[in-house]
Amino acid sequence: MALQQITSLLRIHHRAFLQPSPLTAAPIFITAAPISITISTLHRFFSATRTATAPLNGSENISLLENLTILGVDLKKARQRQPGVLRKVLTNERGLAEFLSSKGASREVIASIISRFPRAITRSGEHLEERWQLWRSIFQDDAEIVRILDRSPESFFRSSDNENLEKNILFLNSLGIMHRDLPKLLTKAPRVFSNSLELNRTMVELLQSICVSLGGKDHEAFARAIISRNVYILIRSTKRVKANIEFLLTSLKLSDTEALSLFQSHGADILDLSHTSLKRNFKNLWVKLRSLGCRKAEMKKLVLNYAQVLFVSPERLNEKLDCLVEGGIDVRQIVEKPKVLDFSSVTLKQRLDDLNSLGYNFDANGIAILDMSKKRFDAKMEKLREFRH
DNA sequence: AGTACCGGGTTCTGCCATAAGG
DNA sequence: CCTTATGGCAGAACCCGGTACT
Repeated sequence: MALQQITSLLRIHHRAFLQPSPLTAAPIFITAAPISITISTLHRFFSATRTATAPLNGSENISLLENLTILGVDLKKARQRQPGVLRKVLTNERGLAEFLSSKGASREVIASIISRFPRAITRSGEHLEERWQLWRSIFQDDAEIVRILDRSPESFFRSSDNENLEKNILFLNSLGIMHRDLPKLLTKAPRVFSNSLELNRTMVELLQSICVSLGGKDHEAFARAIISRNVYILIRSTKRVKANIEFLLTSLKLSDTEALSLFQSHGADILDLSHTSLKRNFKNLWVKLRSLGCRKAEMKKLVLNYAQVLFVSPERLNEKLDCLVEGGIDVRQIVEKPKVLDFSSVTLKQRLDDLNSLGYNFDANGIAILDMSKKRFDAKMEKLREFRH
């Protein structure tokens, strides 16, 4: 496999190096020259100065602090986050900075990364190169990875287990999550790749077992569908996902068929709602619908047609429903065409006012006009006005 | 031409608790 | 004991347009 070839090449080319924090303030960003040259140069330099600093017991390493300051790191933030790192004798802040710089990260980005996840400076050059290449086996270019690190340094640096990362990639591949979905997964939920293989496997097995218990035919396709629809599912706890599924099954009295189709389509998204939010939103929706004259069957229909409704907070949802009902829409029409609830109450109000001023007949024409894109809605309004004159 | 259906885009991290390791 | 690694949590919408169908 290509992955393994890359990995072994790297082992040949790069030695691990951890430097003692030096005294001098030599320029940090000497150059973006090939990293191997820079590494060996620095290695010789630091070997010569190795005995220079010996931090006192339990206190912070002064020369390390100096180095970090030169790099522009926010020491207060770093200290608050991972105080132990600042006491270490052997760290690789310069190697890390040069490494990231060679991948195209700016000085500001590097400083921000270290400030937010100080432990990054404990990783050796060899380790970094290896991990980077594993990520590169999924992305086409370095820039994409830099963007993710800038967004979430922890995702890349929290685990030092490259072997586990490699196993995760192979595992996800083996599930049939292929070339298009893997980058999506790593971009949107990078933490998935730092999870232990076991944790990911447990979630996948949970999903598969749910499929089996619902009498599904293809449990692998089921899990795949949920993951590719909801890339965040693998960073949720099985406790949460299980609780949400059980809650939906019992509170809606879903048949096996209904449940299977709900969970692997738009219902996949609501599985990672916090359990209390899901219950709260569910309860609020039920109370509200009942006040508008709906029965359980209509509630169920609404959720099956548009599970995202459970994502909306009680406040917003009630606002939208009130707005529609006040605008002359029958709640039963909403149950049939729940997509209108996608739109903000401000937009809905505006559209209802526009349409009502033209005497638009919702009973005869339905409410589909409300959930058009702005462009389409405006074109439609134009036609209606013309027709009227 | 108009409509219905469907899926896509945005960015979901940063903090805390606890287990594991030394 | 301290540090590191890992798991878990809260928070919670809105809009656009391709395409198949009629």
